[in-house]
Amino acid sequence: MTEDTPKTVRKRQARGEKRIAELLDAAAEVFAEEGFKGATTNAIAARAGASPGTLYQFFKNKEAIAEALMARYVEHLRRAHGEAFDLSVARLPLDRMLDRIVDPLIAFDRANPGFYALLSDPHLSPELAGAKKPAQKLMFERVDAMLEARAPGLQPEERRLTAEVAVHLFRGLLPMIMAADEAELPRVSDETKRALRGYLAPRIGVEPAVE
Amino acid sequence: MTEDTPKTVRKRQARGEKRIAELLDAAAEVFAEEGFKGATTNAIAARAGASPGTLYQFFKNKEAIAEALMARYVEHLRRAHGEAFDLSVARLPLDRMLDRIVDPLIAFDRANPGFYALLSDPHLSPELAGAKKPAQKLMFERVDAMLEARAPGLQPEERRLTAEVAVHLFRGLLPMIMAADEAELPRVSDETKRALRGYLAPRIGVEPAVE
DNA sequence: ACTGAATACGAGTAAATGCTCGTATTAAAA
DNA sequence: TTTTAATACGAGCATTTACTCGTATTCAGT
Repeated sequence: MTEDTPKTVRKRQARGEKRIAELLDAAAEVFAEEGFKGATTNAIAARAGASPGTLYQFFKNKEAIAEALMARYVEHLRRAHGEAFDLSVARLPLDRMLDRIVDPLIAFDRANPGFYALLSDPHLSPELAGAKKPAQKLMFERVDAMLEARAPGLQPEERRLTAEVAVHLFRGLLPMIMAADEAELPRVSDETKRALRGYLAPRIGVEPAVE
Repeated sequence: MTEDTPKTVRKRQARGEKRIAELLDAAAEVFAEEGFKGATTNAIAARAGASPGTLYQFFKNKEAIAEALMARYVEHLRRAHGEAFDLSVARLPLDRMLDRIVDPLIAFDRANPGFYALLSDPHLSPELAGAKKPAQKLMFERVDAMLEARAPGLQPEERRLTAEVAVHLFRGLLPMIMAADEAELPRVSDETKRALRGYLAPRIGVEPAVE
């Protein structure tokens, strides 16, 4: 209600939104280095080249920072991998399908260590846990849809479990993926696909279902 | 030097060691609930029914508590799964081998949530990271030795990587394993073995090597 | 040039936390 | 019984942290 769209007060936010982006960038780094609990609002502000007061002008509290950061990540994820999870890849042989899905995921996670830090932190407040749910849900639903397109005969319940396990398997290897340097990455990436293939092949087959 | 072995000063430690055990039990619970950063020394002392001063009589600081706790866990692990990793199981068919190894590991992790909390916490100080290394090393070496007994032909380098990935795969499923209630556990346990089998079978075969 | 709202600051506050210290209690040794 | 070292206490100190507030600066619209 009273949702005005004033002609004025538009360029105003330009500065502010840039500051917000800077603060989120800083928060991503600090969260990645220190974890959520270990991160300090003052440290985040300092890294963004801002003062604590500025930070609290845009974010109600520390949790709000993490929530906004997660929201931004989800947005990125949705865009960056809308095509990675295009259902057309479900018709590729399993090996190629995994190439098409896993490579972008690895690239995204390595490019966004803050995302990994927040997502893998098991000790978040209920609100924060709620904030990271959309990201998990997004991933899970994409995998589930992929499995359905790939193996229509699979029971929904079994498919659900398979998708969840597959996501966890990938996440289990994330520490290795994140720690690997550029030279080791191909091997780690390869092992990731091997593991997923080994788990998935008995359930969805190596070749796509005929239609 | 002057390392005396006094006849006296022996029963003295009885009280103390009991207190230490109580404090470590309390620390395990608090770490499991709050993580390392979130845990409070006062909370640990309170849960142990002791005062902060008492805690600091036995532990130099918060890190020392976590280190001692990890050391105790490693000790437990070593004992509890010395037999789980007995190399004779390397001669079993892969399915049975995984049963023999995975079930005790799941039981241990579920019985010791504090262990999982510390081990999976990615944001520990260097000292703490060093303290959890022995646990990781223990697990890794056991898996590596098992692989060697099982598939002597495997290249050491490939074996090393396989062991590391297998450990990470298991750890990736730990969140599901820990979250599952008693009724869901069999399915989760089953999926864990499926995943490991799928990954390992191409490398070490379904049947043990003949000698 | 002027205005006023959005933006930015950073010292300051209250609360929490890791840790210390002086003292009291226990119990084994003499 | 006396001694004495180990054990236990808990108030309190020093530091850190999340967050506030009064003020200063920027800048679009006039």
